[in-house]
Amino acid sequence: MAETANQSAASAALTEPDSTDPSASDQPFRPVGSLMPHLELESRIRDFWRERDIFRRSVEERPADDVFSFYEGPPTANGTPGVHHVLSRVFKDLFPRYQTMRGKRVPRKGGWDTHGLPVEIEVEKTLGLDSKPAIEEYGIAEFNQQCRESVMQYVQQWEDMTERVAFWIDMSDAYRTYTPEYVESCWWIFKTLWDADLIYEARRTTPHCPRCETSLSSHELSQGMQDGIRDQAVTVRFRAHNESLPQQLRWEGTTDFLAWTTTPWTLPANSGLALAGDETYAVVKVAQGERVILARELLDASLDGVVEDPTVVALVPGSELVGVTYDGLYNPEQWGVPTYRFDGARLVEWQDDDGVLPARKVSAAGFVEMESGTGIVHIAPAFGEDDYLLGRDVGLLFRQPVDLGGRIIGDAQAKGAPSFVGEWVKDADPMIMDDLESRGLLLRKDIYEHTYPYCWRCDTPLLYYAKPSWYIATSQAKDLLTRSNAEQIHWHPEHTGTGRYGDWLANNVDWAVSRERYWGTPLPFWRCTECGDVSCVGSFDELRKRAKEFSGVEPDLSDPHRPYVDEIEIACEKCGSAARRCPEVADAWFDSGAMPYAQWHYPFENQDRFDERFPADFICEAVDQTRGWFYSLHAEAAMLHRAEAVPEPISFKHVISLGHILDESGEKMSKSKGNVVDPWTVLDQSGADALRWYCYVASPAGNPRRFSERLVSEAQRRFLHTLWNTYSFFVTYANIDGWTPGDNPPPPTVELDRWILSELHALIGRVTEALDDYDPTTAAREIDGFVDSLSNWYVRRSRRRFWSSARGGAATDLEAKQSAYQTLHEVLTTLARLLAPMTPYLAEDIWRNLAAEVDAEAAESVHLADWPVADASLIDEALNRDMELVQRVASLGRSARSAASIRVRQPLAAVSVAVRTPEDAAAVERHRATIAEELNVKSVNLADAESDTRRYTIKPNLRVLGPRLGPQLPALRSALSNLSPELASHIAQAAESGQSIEIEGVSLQPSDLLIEVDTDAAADAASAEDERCAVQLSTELTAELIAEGKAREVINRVQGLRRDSGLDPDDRISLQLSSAHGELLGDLSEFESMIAAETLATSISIDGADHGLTRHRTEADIDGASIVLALERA
RNA sequence: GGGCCAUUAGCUCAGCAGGUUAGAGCGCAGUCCUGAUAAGACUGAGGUCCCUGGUUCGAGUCCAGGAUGGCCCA
Repeated sequence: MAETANQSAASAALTEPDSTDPSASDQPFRPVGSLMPHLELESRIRDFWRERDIFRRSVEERPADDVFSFYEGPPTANGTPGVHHVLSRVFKDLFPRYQTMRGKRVPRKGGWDTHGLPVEIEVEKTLGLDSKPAIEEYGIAEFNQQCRESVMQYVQQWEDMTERVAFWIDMSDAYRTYTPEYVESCWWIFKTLWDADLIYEARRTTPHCPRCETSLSSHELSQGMQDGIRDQAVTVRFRAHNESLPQQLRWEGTTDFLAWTTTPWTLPANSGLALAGDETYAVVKVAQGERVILARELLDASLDGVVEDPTVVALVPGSELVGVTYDGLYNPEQWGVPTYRFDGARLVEWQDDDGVLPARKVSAAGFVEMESGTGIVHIAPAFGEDDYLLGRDVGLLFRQPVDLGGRIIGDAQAKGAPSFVGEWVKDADPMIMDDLESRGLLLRKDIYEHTYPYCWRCDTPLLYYAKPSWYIATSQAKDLLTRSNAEQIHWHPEHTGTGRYGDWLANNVDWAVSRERYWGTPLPFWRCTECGDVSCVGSFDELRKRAKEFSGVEPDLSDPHRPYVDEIEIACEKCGSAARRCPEVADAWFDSGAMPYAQWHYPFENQDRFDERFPADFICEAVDQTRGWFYSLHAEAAMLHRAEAVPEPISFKHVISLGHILDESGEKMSKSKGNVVDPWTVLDQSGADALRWYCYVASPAGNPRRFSERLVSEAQRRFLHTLWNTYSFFVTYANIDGWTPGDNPPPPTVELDRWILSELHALIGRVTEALDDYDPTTAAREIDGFVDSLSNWYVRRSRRRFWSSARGGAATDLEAKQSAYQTLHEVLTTLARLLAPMTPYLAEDIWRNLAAEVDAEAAESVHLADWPVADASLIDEALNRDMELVQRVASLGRSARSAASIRVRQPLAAVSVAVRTPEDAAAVERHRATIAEELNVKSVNLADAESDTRRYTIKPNLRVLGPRLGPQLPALRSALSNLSPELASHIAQAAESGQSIEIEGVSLQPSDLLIEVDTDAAADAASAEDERCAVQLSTELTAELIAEGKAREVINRVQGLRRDSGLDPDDRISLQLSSAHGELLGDLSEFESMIAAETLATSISIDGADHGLTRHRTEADIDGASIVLALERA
């Protein structure tokens, strides 16, 4: 370990030429240059973590019985990682690190998502395959083998990125969803749900390509949408049953419903009509003895040009037509097309002995629109999502007279069989139209232009087609899903859980879990070839047992994928015949939701691990996983819980749902737009810590965020660099002094030290609270503000104490100097721990250098250290407030100086500060020296309460008076704003002494008023004020002040010369100031000792002569007088 | 078409139990300061707090409607 440290020091020195004397071996700390060398630092720290096995130890050194459980949402490694992946990994990493430091054991098992259509599509492209038949011809075995290889193609890049951004996760033990163990656990889930009667087969409407004979995903669908497609649209007549019409519409003639469709081939499948219940429908006489019904709104558009002189006979709300029955245009059961009825979501074939087929009927449906058509929609449940769901909900018949190849099915020879039986649907369209026209059932034909989907591969028009599909009955557990979400899952941001996700759960529909594909978890359902009974297999053992007598070979389940598993036949439980596997595979989302169990091969192995880590305490992914992984995880847990197989209906307790990354102009990043930011560029440019810090600090996790290299480097400059320089400052001076942290040092006596520690402990409290609330943005912003105060107030105000040794300071300064070192060291090592979960590299470097390598007691790594605890006894709120006042006074004083155009190096005689409270007055008194130094003034006074220069503004305290006075308030406000100065002063003084005042008939207590104080600028004074205090700066200059101003100018020039000459801060010099201007020389002589002290001059000459110091010299102009400065190292 | 979120300075974002003069950082202009700082300080320019109504003594903040953008789902 000592070797490691030395090597680090040496390598740091090599890349840090400006480090202070790195060769000195007696320096307590490794030298730190003023620039943060992020690339060198990261690789050095990574080496350290690897060599010392810090990640593993950070897990194992925490108690095994106090686990914080994290689940990794598995990425797919068949693409390269982008900056959005970096974002989620960075947030995933933070909380495990934090909880580790809080004392929890946080095992982090990695994982890879490996199945699914995107993988198949990649391979199809590579192999030049373009359809399912092509894949089957190529061979499923080889195809799946290609998928298996393709899916891990970019693993190395993912692992590199993961390590680079310091996402600590165990990749060596990562689960992969394609392994036999993982698949078997999935089978266990299916079996468990199956036994609880929560899985069923039903139809699902999907876009189907009749040439490829496959469904298309929504993603494929959108690739093949074509605009401007011209199709035949027909308006057809469905004859209503007169006796089923409302009483007032019954008559002796015919009444037809008009419906409109662009797909005539679906008309034989008609089993209902839908209309809008809240629209008005017109009954129109179109000819002698003929009436038609259609939406009033669409009457003209539908009848113009085909009906002369239509007469509206009656108007009727759509709702009154619900339940009317009518005749179909075709009766496909006559030519051998099977008829089904809905039994809930299932379809049951209509048997002859079920009796007479019920008549088709009219229903109301929400999807009926008044945009086009007749306001009455023809319903064919086999060929449309809306149609299917309506059919299911109101109990229509189901007929599917078209096969998967797109041909009209049936026995063409059967009595009543139409001529288009056996035709391809698009060819059948004109035949159907002709047939209807000849039967007088076609009202009109039009050409209709619309957008229609085509197969992206073969350009065949797609059919919406209801296909058999396997479902998980999640809607039966809707209450459980909703309730457990509301009560047990904590969403960050909260609105995603209550809004987007909660609303969606409330409308939960059953999960269609099967896919007619190849590379996926095979569904463990076997259907009997004889009796059709289906049984579910829950383990490989069960399969082996049941397969033996039917499979020709011993089942080999070392690869449980297709096509091998398809070859295994098992014995039917009902009839004993051979059952074959249903060919579908599982939706890849099912795999991802199975990870709490399947990553452990639960329940076949690892029961204890599962128990200890279920449910997860924390998960984190981007918001698009709301209906993806977040849902699949929750749904499977809830369903398993319902089946009494797991203890909780949830599988995670806290979830951060991250907003998407947008580019700098707010557009989504996508390859096609070419606006993708490469993470490696950012990492090389600004470093992992800068990228991480930006992610946390820029905007809350749930917000979409604009991202650019520029914004990251700004975060680096502003925060990391400021902290780094504070760290560098500390190390530089501690090394000069040889200061080392002592054991049990006394508490600091210097007020500035007490203040920064007070702020530090308040900070610890706020950061802890924010992280406990899964709010890294607040935590980061708190730290950011603290570091700013640390650098720009604490360190700046403390500089002289750190310098004192370099200047051979008096013994009395030693205690103050020790206190400063002690305090800054404490602050930096505490900050390192607070930052460890966020910027792990920088935090580690600070910790190693300032703690681990100098203190045998300190944890070897900051990631093995404990989270700091806020010590309430160190938090002094009054002191924090006082210091804030001092900072205000300094700021206002500088503002006044600026207004008066007097530079800060020119000393002034006095500043007068006006405050309102005794506490603030005391604070000013106590910090006189600080204020004097900040403002470069000789004295600091409190404005005299009796003096004329105090002016008061009295305002009502609206928060108090608003509720009490209400409408009376405006009058009071105007009265107070118009007070005479004398009266205001009188009221202010009365209020300060606690008396109540009566104004406008209202009795006011001091607490009802806000009193602001101001000072009138006297002659020779400049002033500035805010709501808490006012300062007035005397601008009168005496000869003495002017002389000192000149001396300070000279000091400033000498310091510049020292720097330019390459002297070290603690080098002593001989100094020579020579000028022809006697007055200047006289002024400077008065301040000779001050000049010598400030510039570390051990000898000084101030006169007209040149003493031959030639090493370093320059000429300067001081208030119009030229002077030569010369110095050399003493 | 439905749901969720956002809209505040040129850019990135705060502000929200409703309260008096709306802030920060970056960028820009000027001045100053500086032996840790590639930093910092002070000042300035830059705002219809998306729009329209409403509630209220008082609205960037609450309510209703709308617009635009993002995401999810039809």
